[in-house]
Order: sequence, then C-alpha cells, then structure tokens
Amino acid sequence: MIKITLPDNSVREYTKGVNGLEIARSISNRLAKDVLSITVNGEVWDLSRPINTDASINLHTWEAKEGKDTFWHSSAHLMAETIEHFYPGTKFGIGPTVDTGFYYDVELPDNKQLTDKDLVKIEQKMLELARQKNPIVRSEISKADALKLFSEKNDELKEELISELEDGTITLYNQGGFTDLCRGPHLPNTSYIKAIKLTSIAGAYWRGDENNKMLTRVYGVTFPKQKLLEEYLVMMEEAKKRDHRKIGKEMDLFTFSEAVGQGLPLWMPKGAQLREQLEMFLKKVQKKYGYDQVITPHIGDVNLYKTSGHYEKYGKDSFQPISTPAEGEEYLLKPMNCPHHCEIYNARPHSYKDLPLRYAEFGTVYRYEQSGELHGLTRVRSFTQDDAHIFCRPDQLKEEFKKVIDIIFIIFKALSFDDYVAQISLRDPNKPEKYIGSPENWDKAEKAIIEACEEKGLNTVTETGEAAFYGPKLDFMIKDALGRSWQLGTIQVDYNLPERFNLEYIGADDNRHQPVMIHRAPFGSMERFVAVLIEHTAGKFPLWLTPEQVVLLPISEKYNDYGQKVLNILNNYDIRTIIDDRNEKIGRKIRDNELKRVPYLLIIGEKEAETGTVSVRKQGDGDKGVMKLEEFAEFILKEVKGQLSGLNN
RNA sequence: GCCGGAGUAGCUCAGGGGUAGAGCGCAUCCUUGGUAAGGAUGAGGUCACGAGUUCAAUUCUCGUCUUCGGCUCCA
Repeated sequence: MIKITLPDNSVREYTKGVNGLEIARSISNRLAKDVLSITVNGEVWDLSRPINTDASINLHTWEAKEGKDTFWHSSAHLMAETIEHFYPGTKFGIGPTVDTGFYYDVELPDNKQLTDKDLVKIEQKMLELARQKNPIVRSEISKADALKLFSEKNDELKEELISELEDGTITLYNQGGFTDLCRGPHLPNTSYIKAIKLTSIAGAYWRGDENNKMLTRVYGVTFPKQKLLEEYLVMMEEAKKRDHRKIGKEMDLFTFSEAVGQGLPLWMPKGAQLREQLEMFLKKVQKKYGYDQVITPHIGDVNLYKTSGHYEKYGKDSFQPISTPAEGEEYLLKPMNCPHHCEIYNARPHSYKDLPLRYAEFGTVYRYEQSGELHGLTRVRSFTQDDAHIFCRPDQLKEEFKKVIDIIFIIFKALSFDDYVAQISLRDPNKPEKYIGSPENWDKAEKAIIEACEEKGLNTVTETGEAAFYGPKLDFMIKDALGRSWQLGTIQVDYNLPERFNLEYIGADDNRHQPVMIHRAPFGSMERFVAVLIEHTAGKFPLWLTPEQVVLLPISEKYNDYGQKVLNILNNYDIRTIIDDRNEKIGRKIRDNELKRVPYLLIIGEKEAETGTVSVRKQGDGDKGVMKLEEFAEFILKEVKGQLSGLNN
C-alpha cells in the first residue's frame, strides 16, 4: 500500500500502482468524469500513469490551468495526427499550448500551403478521430531508438529536438496511428475533446530564429463541451467590437494616412482632446510629486546617441541619420529622451542638496519598427512617451522608486485598471555581452527594485533575461480586448547613462559622486495607453476623460436660443458638450455610434425653456429628472470628482 | 524584414474580361413637439499604384505600396 496526500492534507491509502483516474473515482464519480490530469509530487502526470510510491497529489479539471494545458496538449497531438492523415510525410516541429489553445509548427510535404478550407476539413476529421476514443499511450524510449524512429520518418525537426535531450528521459505518446515525441502529460483518450476550432494559420520560424526555415503554424482551441466553444466564439466577436482601431475610427479619435507614412498616427480633434486630458491629469500628479517639466528637441546630434550607447543598439535598425549641408554633420530623430535630459542635468553643477531632480517631458520619439510589427496605436513609429528621468543619490534610489510605483497606482486606480501584471525584468547573468555597465552596479540596481516592490506589497513576476540593455526594470502589463498582453507603465533603474554622460553631484564630503538615474513612464506611451484604454472601456471613457460629456438635444429650432444659453453655462463650468442638431445651426448632426458613448443627454423644449431647466438622461441609467442649469453643472462636476476621489490625498 | 490573407463610394461589403453595385453615411427639400425619426431627390469611384497578356483589364499575370493574422523585436 502507498500513502496519497490530497491537497487538503488528508491521507488515503491505495494499492501500489494506483493511477490518477482511479484515485479520482474513489473520491467521486463526478470528479472522475471531470479530471484531466494529476500533479504527483509537483510534476504533472497522465491520469493513467501508475503511482508506485507515497505521494502528495492534486487532481486537475478544466477549471485548472494544468487541466487545460493537458487538454490542449492532447488536442495538439490530435491535430498532428489529422494533419499526418491528410498529408503523409509532414514534418512536425513543436506543438505547445498557449494562453487559449495550442498550436503546432509543421512542414507540409511538397511545399503545400494550408488554406481556411483545409482547416475546416481538418477540424471535421479531428472530431471524427476524437470520437474513436483512442487511448493516448505513454512509452519510454532510448535516445538511439527515438532518433532511429524519427529518421525513418525523415523528420529532421524531431531529430534535432531529440538530439538535445538526455537519454533515459525521452518519452513517446501514441494515439490512433500517430506517435509523437512528447514529455506529456496527456488525456487518457481522445474522446474528452468534444469541440474544436482551428483559429488561424501563420508562418513561424523554426525555433524562433529568422535564419531558420519558416514553418506553418496552425493555431487551434478545443473544449470539453460544445457550449464552451460557443461562448468562446461569442467572446471573440465581442472582443473584435472593442478593437481600438475600430472604435478609434468610429469615434474619430485618430487615423493613419498612406500619404504621411505607415505607423505614423494622426490624432484627430477628439483624440487629441482625450490625450490632452490624460496629459493634464498626469502633469497634475507629477507636480504634486515634485517633477519639473522640460522640453527638448525632436532631433539630436548623432554623437549624442553614440555617447549614450543607443546608436550602437538602434542605429542600423532605426531611421537613418539626417545629414545637413555641413560636411560630416548628422542628426538622429530621437529614439528616446534620456540623453537630452542628461544634458539638461549637466548644464550646471549640482549639490547633493539639489537631488533628487525629476525632469518630465511628454517627449515624442521615433523608432523604425519592422513593417510587419505595426499595429494600430499599440505599435507605431512615432509615439509620445510620458517620460521622466529622476536623478538621485544612491541612498535615495529605493525611496524614489517607490514614489514612482505610487504614481502608477494613482493612474491605474483612476482608470480602474485592476488586472495588470507587474513584471520585474532582470539581466541574464549568462549573457553579459548583451548588457552595458558593471555587474556590481547591476546587482545594486536589481536589489533596489526587488526591495522597493516588496516594501510596496506589489505582487510581481520575475523574468531573467528581459532587462533593458542598460538596466533592470519593472514593467506593468495590461491585456487588450483579445487577451494580448501589452507593456504600459515602465520604471527602469540606470547606473549606466550617468557614467557615460559623466553626471556628477558634489556630496557632503565635498567630493564628486555619480547620481543614479530612474527612467519612468507610467502610461508607457500615449498611443499605446489610449489604445488599451479604448479596449478596456469599449470607448466608454470615465467621465473626466470623455471627449464630450454632454449632448444637448433641442426639441426644435424654436429653443435654439435657450440651447445656446445652456451651452454657454456649461462652457463656463468647463463641461464639454456637443449639440445634436437635427434642426438647426447651433450644432451638428451626431452619429448613432458616437451618441452611444456620450454619458449625458440633455433634452431642451418648451417646458425647460420656460422654467430655465433641462431634462437629464444618463446613458444606461435612465432619466435623472429635471434640473436647474446650475444644479446640473454641479451634478456633473460632482460625478467627475467622484471618479477621481482618493487621488487627491 | 519573413510566411499567409486583403485592398471596389466617407463606412461595411457584394460583384466580375465588354456602361460600376447595395446598405448605412453625406447633400438639398418636405415632414417631425419629448425624440437620436420618416419621405423624396441627388452628389460621391482612375475598382490602391505601375507594368504585362488581350481587340478590350476593376476582373487574368508579375512587381510595388498599404493593411490584417502570425513570427523575431519593443513603449
């Protein structure tokens, strides 16, 4: 007998060789039906794999990530089996799971390209194979035998993968007539898979290296119930409706023009107004936190970026230098603001008493992103960072870092962003050539970030090898409508630029010392931030951000004079309005989809004109009754303040 | 940059070797008193751009540009 410890720490005894499915069955029939995989002593296993020693276990259903992973992993194998069925001789790369679903990188014979029609065909065949309830069987194999097996299949992709594995750890999985190299775990059989959608085809380099050949990547997602698939498809449709490119167009926020150039956004009046609100908001917060605004040019001498090290990094892959009539003189469109701010710091000597100095600028930068990478406002070639650089003494670093975290919290709170991930990015210690600066300084900087996060009680994930080339950083990632993660706010510690630019301050000991620099951008960039904001709010912005807060609806042109008076008063209160002008000339006709996003409607007719009132409706919240004008203005202002409450202390 | 889709009216899209189509929007007029509406009329297009095949190309072929889904990269 062996002892099995369940997650609630209760212990049960089973005969040696019991498997996950049997354990589940001994607990409840329902669990036995739902369970997909099992964690045994920290390792996720197949349900059918015998357990021969005492173990602590955890059973995973569809609700658990491990359960979904197992499910989708088996689905990837099922898809591979089907692809091999239709295209014998297909070579298989890797077939992992992703956030929603799975993919498989394949190389089809005779340079065959898959089309959407093929996907439908494959889907149907997959369902057919799934229903055959073929058991998925694990077997161990020696490295030599594995290499032999896949070389017989002429699958050099798998051979390459196997050659890197250690002998004795190699396992195969087989279902139906299909055998694949795989660590597992897998479902007991294929019949768990009830609903299948192959979502897209894309090219992907073998092992992610653009020097390697391009494979065909087939994405799919599967579910244990048809209903879950339907829900998923509905969700995807909803997400498409929230796409910031679509809403941005509908609301006239921004546009692109071929004539101007790709990746260069043009902000339309309403979009500019939205952006201005955000800028004003952040400027106000920053003022409170002791920042000073600075302004710097959009270009800089090439040598400035050679000094900073950015040229080495960005030179070839960015916009090429601008030459001038003077020989040998070259300027670069600025890819970042830091060097300019360093030169501001350097403009005069500093005492330790001056620090920290915090220079802020909404600085527009230019980066030549690869053409295939451009995407709406989230990935552009000209964007404005809400940038600031903090120059401080080493002993002030942690404190300053924590204050920046505070600012980011203020912003996220004001906009109800609560599903963010904070990621600490550290250097890869095995690849020192990727980074500039001394290991000692890197250690100090990384320590400061980790401690600041701990002291702020911030939940973080840590990624090694993700640091910037000049220093470690803390990034805040937010998901867009389709669940893709975007980096927004960023805080980066930098011991490196101060050295390169010979930044100094005079300490209390009358000696020269080097300040530490913090780069930070709470929004990240205005472009990306607005994009994510649009998708989060589906275009229904918080009141204080709405390009228009109120629509006036004069009942007929007879009341235009009164309408004009209402407008003037609201303007005095700084309440942004538009007028739906079905009848007359004091406003403009407002499109339906635009109207849906304006929070307040004011109806103006005879009754209102006589009594000096307005009838108020709030979108999605019905009639608010008849109000005196001033009363209404106060009402709106109060709502705005309500949304910003808690930010002003 | 690479692989694969797409580019036709302001928007969403249909069409197809031989006068260019719809819905919505837009313009003008009429109607409309608690609503974001109804009617009539009308204006919008080098069918992304450039070559080629053809008696004839928006349609077929090739190239370029842009755009979409991915890959590498990044705010």
